[in-house]
Amino acid sequence: MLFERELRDAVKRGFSQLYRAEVALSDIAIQPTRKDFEGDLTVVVFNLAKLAGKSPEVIGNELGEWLKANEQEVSGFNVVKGFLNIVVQNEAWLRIYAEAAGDESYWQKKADASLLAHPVLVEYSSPNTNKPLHLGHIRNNLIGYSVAELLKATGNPVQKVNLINDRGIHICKSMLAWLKKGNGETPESTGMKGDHLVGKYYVEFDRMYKAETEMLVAQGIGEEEAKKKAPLMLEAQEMLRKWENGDEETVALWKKMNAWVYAGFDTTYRALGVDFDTFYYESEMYLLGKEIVQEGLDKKVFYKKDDGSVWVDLTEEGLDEKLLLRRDGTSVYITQDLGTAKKRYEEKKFSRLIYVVGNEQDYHFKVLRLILKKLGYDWWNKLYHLSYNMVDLPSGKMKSREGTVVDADELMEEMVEQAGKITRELGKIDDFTSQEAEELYRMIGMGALKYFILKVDPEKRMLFNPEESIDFNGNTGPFIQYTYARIRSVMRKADTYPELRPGENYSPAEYKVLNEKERELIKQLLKYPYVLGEASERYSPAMMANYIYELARQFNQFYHEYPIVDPAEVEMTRFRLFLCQVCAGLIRRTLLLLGIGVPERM
RNA sequence: GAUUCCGUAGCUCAGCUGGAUAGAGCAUCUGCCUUCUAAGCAGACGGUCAGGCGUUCGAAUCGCCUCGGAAUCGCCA
Repeated sequence: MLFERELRDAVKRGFSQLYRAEVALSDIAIQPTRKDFEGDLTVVVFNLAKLAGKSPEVIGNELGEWLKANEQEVSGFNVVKGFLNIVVQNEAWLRIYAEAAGDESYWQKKADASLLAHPVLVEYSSPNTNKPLHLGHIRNNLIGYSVAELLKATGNPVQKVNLINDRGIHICKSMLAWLKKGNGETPESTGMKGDHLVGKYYVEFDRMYKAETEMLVAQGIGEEEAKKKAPLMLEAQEMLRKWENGDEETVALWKKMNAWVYAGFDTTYRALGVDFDTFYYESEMYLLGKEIVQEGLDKKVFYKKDDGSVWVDLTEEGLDEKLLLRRDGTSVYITQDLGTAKKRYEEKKFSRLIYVVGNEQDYHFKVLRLILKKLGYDWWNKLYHLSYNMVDLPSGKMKSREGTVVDADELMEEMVEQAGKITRELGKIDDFTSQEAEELYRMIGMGALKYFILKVDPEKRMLFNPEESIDFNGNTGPFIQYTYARIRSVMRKADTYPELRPGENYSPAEYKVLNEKERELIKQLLKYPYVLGEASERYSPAMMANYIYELARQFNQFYHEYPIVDPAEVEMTRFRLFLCQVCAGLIRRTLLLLGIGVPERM
C-alpha cells in the first residue's frame, strides 16, 4: 500500500538507531489504521517490543517520536494497546494524489516483466453444443472475460480462447432425438433460438431413454444393464461411430444442428458482452494426443495392459492409475487435453495457460499437469486451472437433462426487464428516445447480473434464488453505475460555470483545507493500482468489485455531506470537481474490467 | 471407503502473508428529498466466525480431531 514501504524502511532505521538492533523488514507489520482510531497507517509493535526488550507501549511512543522527528511526511502519532498509529500529513497525500492524477501510468500497474514476452492464454466458456447456456456458464464466461481484462490491464498480452466441445455422445443424443421426434423442425420453422431447439431434443432424448430403461427394468433386467442395453443408447453409440467414420448423412446432420447452436451462442455471447480471439473445435482436436501416448510409451512413463489399453501410474503421487487410450485405440478426454496443450505451447509459447473450468474437474487438471511433468515438459507448471465453484439453486444443483436450470438467455432478459421497470418507476429519463432507454435498461440489467456474479470469489460456491430477483440497491452494480451517473450530473452542472472548472493544468496539490471525507476518498483512489495488481495476480475480479464498491460508498457519503459546485468558493469547487473527475474515471475503468458499462444518466 | 474443497448476522457475501471492539448489503424498525440524481445518506436491531483441543503476547485466519455440506476417485466429457 501507499507509504507502506517507506514507513517500513523508516521503522527499520528508527529501530536500529534507537535500540542498536536490527529488525527484518518482513518482521515489521504495517496495516491500514482502523476507522475508529486516528491515523493512516498502523505499525504493530508487539514483536518489535519483544526484540527490544521493552513494553509495546514504550516502544510505540519512542518509535512514534522518532518517526515524527525524522520523517517529514509523518505529522503525528498515537499509541493504543500496542498499536502505533501514524498520521501522514495532508500535504503528502495531496502531493502524491496530484502526481498520480496527472500520470496515466500510475493507474496501470505493470506485471512482472518476465511474463510479458509471451501471451497468456485464457480459455473459458468451452460449451457443449447439445444445449443452451445456463447460469453456471454465465459465471464461467464472466470470470473468464474479466480475468482476461485484468491481465490486459496489467500489461499482459492476452488471448481469449474458446474450446468448443462439438462432438461426442451427448451431441448424438440430441441428433437422434431430433431425427425421431423432430418432424424436420428448424429454428426458422419454430422461431426458437437454435441452441434452445437442440437442447429441447437433448431433454427429449433423456425422457425417451428413461422410459426405455424403465420398461426393461420392468421386464426384470437389472438397472445397470438396462441403461447399457437400451436400444436408444445403442443407437446413439452407433451414430457416434458413424460420425467418427465420416458417414456423410450423419456428418451433414451434425453440421446442420451445430450451425443452429452456433447462431444461438453467438446471440448469447453478444448479450453477455464476452468475446474470443480464437475458437477451437474438439472435432478438430480430438485426435491430437495420440502421438503423446506413443511418446509416453517410449519414455516408459506410460504402460500398455494386455488388452491393449494404455495407462499412466500416478499412485506414487498419491493419485490413481489413469487410462489414456481405450483398448479399441480411441482416446479419452485427458489424452486430447494433453495433445491440445502441447500443440498450443508449440504454437504460442504461452507464458501461462489459464483454464477457466468448474471445480468438478480439479482432479482432471491435477492429473494433466502431472502427466506433462512426468513426460519432461518443463512448461507443465505454466498451466493453471482457474477453478470456480458451482452456482446452486435453493433446490440444489442445476441439471440440464432434467431441465432444472436457470437459462442464460431468459435470465438476462428478465434482468433487463426488471431494470426497465425500476427505471420507468423512477421516471428520471422520460426524455430518452426508446432506443436510448433500451440501451440503458440493458446496461443496468446486465450490470446488476454481472456484479452479482463477479463480486463473489470464484472459489466460493454461490447461491442464486430465482424467487428473489437480483437487487438493484445496496452493494450492487446499479449502485456503482448510479454513483457514476451522479458524478456526471454534477459535472454537467459545472459546465454552466466555466470559470469554476479545473483547467488542463490544474493541480490539487496546493489545496489547503482537506476534510476527512476527501482525505479518505483520496486514499481509496490511490490504492487502485495495488488492488489491480493483486486482483490480477490472484485472478480475482471479486477484489476489483469490492474495491470499487467501497469507493462508490465513500463518494456517496462525501456527496451527501458537502456541496461540490459553489460559485462563491472557486478553489474548493475546482478541487472537488477534479476529485469527481478522478472518481468517475476510476469507476468507469474498474467496471469496464468487470465487463460493466457506465451510463451518463440513470 | 479415499482424496480435495467448504461451514462468518435470519438471507447473500467481504475479511490480504495471524493483530485492536469480526465488516457490508438485503430483510425489519427510525429519521432525511423547495439546494449538484433518494437506484442515495444517517441511525437501530442482528454474531459462541459449525464445535472442541492445540500453537502464539495475540487465531475467523495456522495445526489436529469431531460434526455438517459439496465435488472427485469412469475404457463420460
